[in-house]
Amino acid sequence: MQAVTDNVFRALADPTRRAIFEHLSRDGEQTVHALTYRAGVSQPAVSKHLGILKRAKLVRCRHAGRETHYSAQPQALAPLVDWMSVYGTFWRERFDQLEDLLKRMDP
Amino acid sequence: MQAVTDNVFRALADPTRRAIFEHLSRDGEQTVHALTYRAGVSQPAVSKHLGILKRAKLVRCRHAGRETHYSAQPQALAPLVDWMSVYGTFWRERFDQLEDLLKRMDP
DNA sequence: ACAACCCATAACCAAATGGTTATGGTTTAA
DNA sequence: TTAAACCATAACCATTTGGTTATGGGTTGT
Repeated sequence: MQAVTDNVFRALADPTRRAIFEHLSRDGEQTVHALTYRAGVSQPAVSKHLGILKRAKLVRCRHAGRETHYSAQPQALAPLVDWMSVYGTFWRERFDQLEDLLKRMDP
Repeated sequence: MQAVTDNVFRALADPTRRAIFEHLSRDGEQTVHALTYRAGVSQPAVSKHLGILKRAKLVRCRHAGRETHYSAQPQALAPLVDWMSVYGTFWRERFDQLEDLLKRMDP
């Protein structure tokens, strides 16, 4: 189970990968082509990044003909939350902001 | 500000570094010597890791004679919380657990 | 049918990373 | 004073990483 946390941390360590995940989170499911268009790196590079994100379960893919559609799996961030909650004195200060956020999300 | 987030993510990507941070968080301020004892790597390796953690502001050091005492700075995890809160559908499910945790911490 | 498109994989490369041993500057202890 | 302890830095090394181009297999459009 420790390996899971490690995969997530490592997957998010790279800024290009974070950007891909952010893009998928904001704009929803995307093809590799669309992701490549924005990524600023080649298509094979994007495919490799997607592979790493997939191993960390941060993304999921759906094949449709010659296209592959990727989408973000934000639940995969749970190990990070769990990890952080252990070293948690900072939570107290952040708690109010978080509560506000949730209210904004679910009014 | 983006560079700050990047530093934190990168610093925590390495398991040895996370272990050092965890140790400091749990057991409080420690000398390099004490950290080396547990780290399973050489003292220079520990010093390098501490340097990276310090750049990310995840640790702070205090010099006392020939010793250097390091301590965790959990507030430095804030950029991670902020980042995650943006991709936040998973928060709702985690929220109750988090609330429980806070109650346990502050009864 | 066939050309073009989408994607993944292979092969390769430079740079970054995480480790080591060696060394030296301070500070403490004998 | 001298030896030992603590730590940081330097120099070096192997491996990993993030990128590239080349290629090929499947799918779609003409």
